[in-house]
Formats: sequence, structure tokens, C-alpha cells
Amino acid sequence: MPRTVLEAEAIQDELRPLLDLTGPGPRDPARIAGVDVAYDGDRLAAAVTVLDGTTLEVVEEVAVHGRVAFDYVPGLLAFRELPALLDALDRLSALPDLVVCDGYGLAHPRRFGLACHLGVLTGLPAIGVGKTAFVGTYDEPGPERGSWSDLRLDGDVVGRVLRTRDGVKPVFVSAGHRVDLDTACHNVLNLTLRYRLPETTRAADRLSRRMLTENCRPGLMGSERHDEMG
DNA sequence: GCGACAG
DNA sequence: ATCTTGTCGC
Repeated sequence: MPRTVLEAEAIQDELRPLLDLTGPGPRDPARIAGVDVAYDGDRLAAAVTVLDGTTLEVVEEVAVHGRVAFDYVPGLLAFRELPALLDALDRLSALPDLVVCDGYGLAHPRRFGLACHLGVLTGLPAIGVGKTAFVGTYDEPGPERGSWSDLRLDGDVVGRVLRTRDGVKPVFVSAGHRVDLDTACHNVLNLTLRYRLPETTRAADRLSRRMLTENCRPGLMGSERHDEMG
């Protein structure tokens, strides 16, 4: 774990060459994971929620407790959230086919946002879905669900501003690892049949908050249902 | 130089 | 991220 901004940025530059940007990535993933982290002072809870790619039903979920080990610095979000997220991902019974991150991927000052970092470290296909603008310029996409516009940074298209619901504020989609932008947006639209944000993100957000609030066994919480027989 | 800045 | 009431709308 880096201890300074400079160290962290160096790590990003070091890992960036490991990115797999040769598309297209999973168009019909069977298991899609959503990840999110909730905070309370220096306490945090990281959650991973896996949905069935077809029914969008939650098929597995894991949440873990942790401590903030890196202050939030724009551009270095991964160092704050990744340790706990990797911990939670390790506890899944089966690997997901796609991970939807809360934040950015290639749309990043050094082209290595949370979704890229998580993807490289786990080897899993990953994409980023941000709720607000971070980097880049763009034109407002059309008002209907499905319309989008390029998110550009220094002349490169680094992501897409995608309208997931009619007349509702768009989200910022970018590729992370082993998924191209088209496939990323395709998946995001499949995950937003009812709300602006992907069901994966919503489920992970709820779980992480619950983990923080409830007095559960320090360590974990999840769908490792302890068969309560008898 | 100053302000903005994922979560 | 988090602090926070009411309010407009389906």
C-alpha cells in the first residue's frame, strides 16, 4: 500500500501496461458483480453483490469490515476502496463474469481508474459506472434512455455519457479491463431497466450500508447461509 | 497561479 | 463518501 500520492501515482503508471483493452468482453455474462464501499469515520464496509445476468436476481453476496487506510484523493480512489473490495471478492464461492464498479475506469487522469485497477488485480472483466462527472468533456446526450455522447479527454474517447432512463441524469460509463466501451454500455443498459443506476450498484450499496449499520459478526456478512437445521 | 476534482 | 426536511411525481 502506497503511503504518498506520488507513490500511488507511480503504482498506477506501473500497472497500466497490464490492462487488456482488446475487446469485446462478455455480452451476456451469467454472473454480474456489483461492488461498493460505505464509510463511517475510519470504519468502512465493502460489499460485493452477484446478480444473475438474465433475471437480475441476487445469487450471492459478501460484505466485510475494514479500516480506512488511504485518504480520499481524486484520482486515487482505488487505494482507498480496493483493499476491502478484494477481500470481499476473495470470499465469493464462484468468480463473476463481469464486475461493475462504482466510479471510473479509463476515464481517469492517468487512464487507470478504480475499474482498471480492480480488473488488473483480479484478472476479471470490469467496467466503471460513475454518477457524476470527473474528467473529460462531453455534450449532453439526448433525453431518451439509450442515448449517449462521447466522453473525451485530451482528444481521446475515454468513456460514454449514457442516459439509462428517460429524462433522468445520465451516468458516466468507461471500460476497465477486458471489456470494450460498446459492451460496457450494453451491459449497463441491461442492468438499468428500472432505475438510473445499475441493479448491481444499487444492491452493493444497500449491502455495504447495512453491513456498517447492523451489529454483525466483525469480519463478514453474506450469503454463506449457515444452514440452520433443527 | 487558481479552481475543480470518481467515492 | 457523509451531513439532512420537505416535496414533487408516478
